[in-house]
Amino acid sequence: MKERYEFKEIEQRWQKEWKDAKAFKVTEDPNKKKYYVLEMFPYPSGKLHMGHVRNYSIGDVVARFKKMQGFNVLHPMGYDAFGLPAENAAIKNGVEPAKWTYENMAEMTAQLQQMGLSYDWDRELATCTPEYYKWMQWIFIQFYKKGLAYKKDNPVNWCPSCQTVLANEQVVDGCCERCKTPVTKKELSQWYFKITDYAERLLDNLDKLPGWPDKVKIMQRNWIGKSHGANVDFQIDGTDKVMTVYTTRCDTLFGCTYMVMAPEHPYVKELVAGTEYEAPVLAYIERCQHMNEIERTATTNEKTGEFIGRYAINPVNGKKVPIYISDYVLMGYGTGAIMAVPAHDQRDFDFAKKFGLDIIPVVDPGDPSIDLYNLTEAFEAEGTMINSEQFNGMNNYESIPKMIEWLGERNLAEATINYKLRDWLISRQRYWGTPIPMIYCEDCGWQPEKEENLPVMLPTDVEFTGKGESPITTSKTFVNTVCPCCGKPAKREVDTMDTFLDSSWYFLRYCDAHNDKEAFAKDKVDYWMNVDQYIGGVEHAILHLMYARFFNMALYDLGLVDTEEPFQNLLTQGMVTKGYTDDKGEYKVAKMSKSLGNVVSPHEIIDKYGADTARMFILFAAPPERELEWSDAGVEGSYRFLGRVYRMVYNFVEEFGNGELATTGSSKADEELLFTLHTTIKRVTDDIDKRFNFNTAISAIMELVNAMYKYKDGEVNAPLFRYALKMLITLLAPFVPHICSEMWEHMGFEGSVHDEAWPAYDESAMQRSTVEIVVQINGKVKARMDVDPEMDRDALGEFAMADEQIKALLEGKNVMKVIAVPGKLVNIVAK
RNA sequence: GCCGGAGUGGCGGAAUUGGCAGACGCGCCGGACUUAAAAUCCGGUGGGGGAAACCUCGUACCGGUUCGAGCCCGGUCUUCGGCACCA
Repeated sequence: MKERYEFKEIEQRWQKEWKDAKAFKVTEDPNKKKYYVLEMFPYPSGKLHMGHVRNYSIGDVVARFKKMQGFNVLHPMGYDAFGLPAENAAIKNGVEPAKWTYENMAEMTAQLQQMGLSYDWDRELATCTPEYYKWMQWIFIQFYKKGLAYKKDNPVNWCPSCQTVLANEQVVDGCCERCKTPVTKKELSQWYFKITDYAERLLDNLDKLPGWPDKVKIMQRNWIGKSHGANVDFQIDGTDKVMTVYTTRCDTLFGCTYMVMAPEHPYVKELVAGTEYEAPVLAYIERCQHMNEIERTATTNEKTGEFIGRYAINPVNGKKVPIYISDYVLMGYGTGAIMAVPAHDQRDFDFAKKFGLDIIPVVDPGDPSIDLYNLTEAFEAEGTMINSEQFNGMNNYESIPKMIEWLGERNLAEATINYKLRDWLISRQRYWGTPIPMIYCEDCGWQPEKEENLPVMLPTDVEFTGKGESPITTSKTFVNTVCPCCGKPAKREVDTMDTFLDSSWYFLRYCDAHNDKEAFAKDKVDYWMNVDQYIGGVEHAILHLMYARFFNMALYDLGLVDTEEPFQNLLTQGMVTKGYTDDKGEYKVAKMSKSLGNVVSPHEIIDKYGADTARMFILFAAPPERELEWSDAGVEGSYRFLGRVYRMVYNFVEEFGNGELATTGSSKADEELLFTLHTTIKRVTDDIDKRFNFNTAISAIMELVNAMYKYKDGEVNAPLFRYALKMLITLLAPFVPHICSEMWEHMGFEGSVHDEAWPAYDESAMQRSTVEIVVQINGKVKARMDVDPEMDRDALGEFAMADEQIKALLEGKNVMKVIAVPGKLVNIVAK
């Protein structure tokens, strides 16, 4: 160890040592308690950004800490390597997607290794390798056989720029999640996963995940969107057709004054055929199809629609009400048709006002300021039933089950549950993804490829035009094959899988990353799963985290895994932001991004200060869930702190050399040092283990360092101070592993600090003979005194009252009450 | 519109169960070392008043509960995030 803190030399040396020794390689060990810590694997864009650094720094502290606590820690890393950017690079620069991806992965691996992360690199995986996607295809086939995968013609979300379909989850604000182009609808035959079969379990199990942030659970609950209601049948007048509507508000049935069908509703064309309404209705439908998602769903839009010339009969009172079509009714939810109650639903109210339809109130709010027969807006809350015959006078909410019962007895309705969650559209018209292992035969229909023929390899003889169909269509070798069923010529599916499938089970593959006989050995997965701590950005709260839960549940049902839920505890880290000046010269803070020019690259920080400093700063600047504002001055501070620790070790060894340790002391200063040391151990342990508050753990260590500097000014008990240094290095090791290895070695300690047991704190060293309490008068601090920590309530009160200073302050006042809290304070209430 | 966070010094943030508000770090001020600077070490640092002991105000705003509120309750404002015509 040199006099100066040469971080580059130190970091390179220890990184090489860890790599060569495979220091973090693990195998299943039934005698040891396992701990699986996982950070969301990156897309190999080529460069690490600060969000990655934050994510992996957090994970690395947890992994190293748990290892020191004696757990058998699985901490793997890999790449979510399929995806659009590789393909775009091919279109733009003519680089092969595979080449582009593998080069990026190599670059990122080098950058990850510069951070000193404790990964078991032997388990590294990339989803774009045939070794991985073979098993992806195998899982697809298992799902297919179980009836969880099906092909269907449907209007789908289409991104005109990416030239591919998107899952509902990938449409954000009506635009493509990736390129922000407004999404349009297109009728296509596509593969789906039946995630809706799991809606109820995905919802229920959220209650069994106390280690997940409420925010994420709420977002998933909203996304699943369970609602209780009823399907109610309305006879269409003059036909044998029944129009079934879904409603959560059966209480308002008597207020129904018209009906609305979605423009895509299959009855519509039939009902208008040959009538005077046909032309305008078809024109309206046409217009809707050409609208993109934004135009269609904009709430500010005025309501539009067309009367279809038909009437439905309200089952509760036999009244005839007109049927309209309007785009505010969605085909994909409920039955694609609604009963409209303008008095008690704002959307219906707006529509009724525009089209001059009746508004009949059936729920009385009991508020004289509301003129029921001249409503200015819909009344949607609780009230008393009116205009509803035998239900009049009831509370409207209480009448709902009664109404459903009444209708049920007459076979007109049944209680129904609906979910907003839709089936997962997984086909993509792209090249760089896992080929869907399905074959179409004229005679046998869709058949899965034989398992022994997997993987269905991605062809390399393709052209990248960036237009229309999957580029795989251009392959001369891929499409034509034989039917696995009858052996006749057949054609392969040319679409690939959504890359979210790849990332829905990678955590299982890590348990047995190079198995070429099966996706993963069950005993290995049973040993490691589930993930004890998962860490990643909150942007995956719905997409990835719900898909992965669905996959794990389906695999559980297939008997392939033993746990239903894949992630026991989840930590969603906040964004890394930085200040910048916008066009108008205003100072703002936002997520680091190239377009705003507020990016700091990890590489430049590691180059200037080292990985330990980068890790320390990023963990110290904010608690992990919160947004972290980058500060160059703050980095400087972390660097200074490490220098301070380094010098303390270096100077101590210069002066006292290496030698024996003492865990007890004799002087008052010794005791004080031991007190600080042990309270620090406790604070740091709790902060990492129970709270994930690395920022306060680090500040506690900083306080210890300050206390040690103070101690060094007096008489130094060298064996005791040496012990304190040993503990200090141990506490710091999960945060800043390189410098700690270096200091550990310099002090002549055995082995590696990273194999040390995490220190235990000694309660007795944390006991003090006296404790300072404060004495308040009327809640204001007036005095401090040292007392025996054991002193009870009454004695404490008397002791405080006996104090001369307090007596003087109470002169001429009436003591009303004395509240004493042992070990903390006394509050005297006086007038 | 609905759902969920957050609001504390000049700044990032502490305060773990209702009990000393501002830990720790940054910045700033002063001192030591130095020919000088950097680096380092030591001290100070919420506002107002005071020579000082000390007094007083202070956790977005208004009100409440309590001996005691940054923390609990009611209301308001600001701000960030998610969802959004889901019947």
